[in-house]
Amino acid sequence: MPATVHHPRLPRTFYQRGSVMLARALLGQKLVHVVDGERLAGIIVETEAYLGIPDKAAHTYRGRHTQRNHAMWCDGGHAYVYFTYGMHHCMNVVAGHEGDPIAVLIRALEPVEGIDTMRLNRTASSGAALTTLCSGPGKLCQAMGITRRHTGRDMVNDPELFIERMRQRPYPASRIAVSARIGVAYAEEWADEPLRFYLKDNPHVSKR
DNA sequence: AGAGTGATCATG
DNA sequence: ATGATCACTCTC
Repeated sequence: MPATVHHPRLPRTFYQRGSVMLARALLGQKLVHVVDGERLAGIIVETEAYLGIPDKAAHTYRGRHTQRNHAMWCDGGHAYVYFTYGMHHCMNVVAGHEGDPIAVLIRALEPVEGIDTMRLNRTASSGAALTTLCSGPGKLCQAMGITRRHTGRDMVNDPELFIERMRQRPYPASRIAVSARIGVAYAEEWADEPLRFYLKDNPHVSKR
């Protein structure tokens, strides 16, 4: 019985760039969470870039540095996971370098490994269909078992939470759709910036 | 379209 | 200490 061949983990340098470039480059890569020895994994199909200190939609707007958002100030490749609306977790991948609080929100996955477990993790009936199992930032965290306890993990060497390289080059721009970010209407002129990226025609993105 | 849910944050 | 807010989801 040959061991399953896994793809290589993304190195530090992959993450150490601007959040718009990282948001595009993460599309098509595989997010993995190992739970009790089982791999739960999905292909990233939707992301949003958060631009840090000048960005009115970002948790680090005006240089805010709090207990909650501390991970955003760490080096690229760390996870920033926060809890919101009293119910949901959202996961970000920190971009850039230590001291520059920018990040990419993971908004949707195409489930590929551990799908039965992911279904058990999801409470709502909407999680039954494959295309709505991970089609939103809160849904994918619930399905993958990602919570606040993962915030600050360094995905370059964490044994449980990491991202594997599935493509050497980012998708060409012709394959990526761009829109305003979701749920940031409060952010005034930043609400309409084209900072959401998703794979065209992919059925697993949010806002079906 | 509205409810649910509680950590988080800025005020005072 | 307190009150408003929230990078959401589900069901109506």
